[in-house]
Amino acid sequence: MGDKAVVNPRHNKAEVFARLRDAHAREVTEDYVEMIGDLIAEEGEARSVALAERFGVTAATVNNTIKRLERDGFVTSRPYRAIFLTEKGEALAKKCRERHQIVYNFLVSIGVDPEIAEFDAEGIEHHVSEETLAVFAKETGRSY
Amino acid sequence: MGDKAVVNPRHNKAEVFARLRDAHAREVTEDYVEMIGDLIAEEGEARSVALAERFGVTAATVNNTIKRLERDGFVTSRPYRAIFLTEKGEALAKKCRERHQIVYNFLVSIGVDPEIAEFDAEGIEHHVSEETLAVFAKETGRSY
DNA sequence: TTTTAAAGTTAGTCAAGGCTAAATTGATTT
DNA sequence: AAATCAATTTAGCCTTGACTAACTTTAAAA
Repeated sequence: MGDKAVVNPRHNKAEVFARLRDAHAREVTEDYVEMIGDLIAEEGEARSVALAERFGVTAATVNNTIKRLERDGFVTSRPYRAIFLTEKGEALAKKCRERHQIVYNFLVSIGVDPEIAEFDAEGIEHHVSEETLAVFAKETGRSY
Repeated sequence: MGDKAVVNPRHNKAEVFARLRDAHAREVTEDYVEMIGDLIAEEGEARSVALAERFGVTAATVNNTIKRLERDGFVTSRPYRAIFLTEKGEALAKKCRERHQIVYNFLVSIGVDPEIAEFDAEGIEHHVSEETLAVFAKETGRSY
């Protein structure tokens, strides 16, 4: 008994990497719904030309991605018309926006330059667990 | 004059996303060289069966990736033999290991559970700028 | 109202990174 | 030495996410 093999933490990380691959698959989706939400808030509607410009990709790429988002139930769209978030998409966008903000605020609070924080937050936000996010939120604004 | 348009920081983020896409392209490479380094240190050599097991992918996938790493000058390998890091690969592995450690130590130091920190570090390490990494290193171990 | 420019779509290509199934090689046993 | 088994490789397929080029639609200007 008790010999459940005390595994070196650097071993059997397969799960970690599997979850990392899952996170990857969600990143583009999250970035898109977040951006679509921003566009609707700022400009009243989300057009693919604006998405293409903000992401720095071609209109064709946006088109592909929107089709996938539609297939997965995050947005609705009709040919040659603007793109809308479904409830599901809206909920995800909200969650992403909050997460982004927490990460950004935390980075700034520990002394990272705001511009760099903005940049790093974009990469980090998709890889932060709820637990770590909670710690970030708690630590933000502390006097160090 | 002066009307260089004060751009809302949420606009023209194309660069941010372009760099994000670049980071992506490097992630698998970084994870592989790091793991190959670990395997050589722990077991004397890196075999693809061990890589497959630790990443939780098939041997065929490892094979593909190793070919790409070889093409890009990070590893050398001969059919049916172990995999070795080139100097370039070794240098990258060292850098990744250090970065990983800094992120991990920082997360633990602010109160994240070690197991969760290990997990999150794996995702975060590829998205942390040098600047933020420096702040992490500086902040680690502070008394809060 | 017709023309034209901008926006959106479609078709075809490519690389990365997954997979399965089948073939091959190397190493161990018998 | 032959058989067997584990490791590796190969071939073929899939999805994502990028591209270009060509085409269509919508909206605005003439």
